[in-house]
Amino acid sequence: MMKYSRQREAIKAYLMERQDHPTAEMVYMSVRETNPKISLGTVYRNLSLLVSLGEIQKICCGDGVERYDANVTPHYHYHCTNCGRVVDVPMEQVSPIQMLLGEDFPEEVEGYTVLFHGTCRDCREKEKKTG
Amino acid sequence: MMKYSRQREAIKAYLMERQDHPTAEMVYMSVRETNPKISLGTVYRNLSLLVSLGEIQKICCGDGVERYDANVTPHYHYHCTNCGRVVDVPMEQVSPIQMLLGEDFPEEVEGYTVLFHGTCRDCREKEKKTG
DNA sequence: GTGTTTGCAAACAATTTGCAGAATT
DNA sequence: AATTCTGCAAATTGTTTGCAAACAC
Repeated sequence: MMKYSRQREAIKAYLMERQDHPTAEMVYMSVRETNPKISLGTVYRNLSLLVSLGEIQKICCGDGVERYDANVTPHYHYHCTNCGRVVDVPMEQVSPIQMLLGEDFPEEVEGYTVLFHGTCRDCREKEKKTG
Repeated sequence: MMKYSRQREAIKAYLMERQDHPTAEMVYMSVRETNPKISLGTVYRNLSLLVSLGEIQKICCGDGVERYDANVTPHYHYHCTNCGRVVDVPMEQVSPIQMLLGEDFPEEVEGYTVLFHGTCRDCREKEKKTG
């Protein structure tokens, strides 16, 4: 049986108030402000617990760091390959993506992740200035 | 200017003959059979070089290991969250996925990755037998 | 000959784990 | 009291890097 934990609540609360998609390190840094004794190990342990409970979602963009998202309703992400930022992509409430699956595909799909990528506006602006 | 390398050719050839999506370790193990002195560092160096040349693609499924795919034409993947296998998902040649982007989304999309997940048939069969 | 690539080993970064003590039920 | 959770530190894993020698041009 799962017991209450102040640390886990703080982690969950922090993720729920964020619009961006913090890494474990960012969660650690922030939660530590109100909870100075928390350890990085505890952050990781609780993040994976919350993921397996389905309360949060783990986002992987292939840059070597996992990000976490308290929004588990179906939505996509846009990853700037220049600055690393990950933002939400607005989409219709019910996605037509299942239609993309060929009818001959035999596996049971429990979910999916979609990650758009490119260089974001801010980065383009900066590059224009720098030359 | 880029120079020829026997090791790089072997890595590329191996990836091109595979239908699955090998990890760096798997590439290393296999290329070593014909090329016993190759080092894992060289494998990694060439894999990222090939990725940045756009000759192969890196697939990240959030299980801590990167996979590589010589098929760079747009297609999706199915990841069995039980056995870790990654297989191709057949799809129409030209994908309607760009339509999913809200028209108000301001960023320039250079590409995207889609990863379906679930527990594959084989794993379900095995679980049924085990109880 | 010059510049790129390699093998090797050490370094690194992100995440996981073992354990004794603290907190929750 | 029993069990889960924590902090700490060490361990592990996947990947990157520095360097001298080997190779391609």
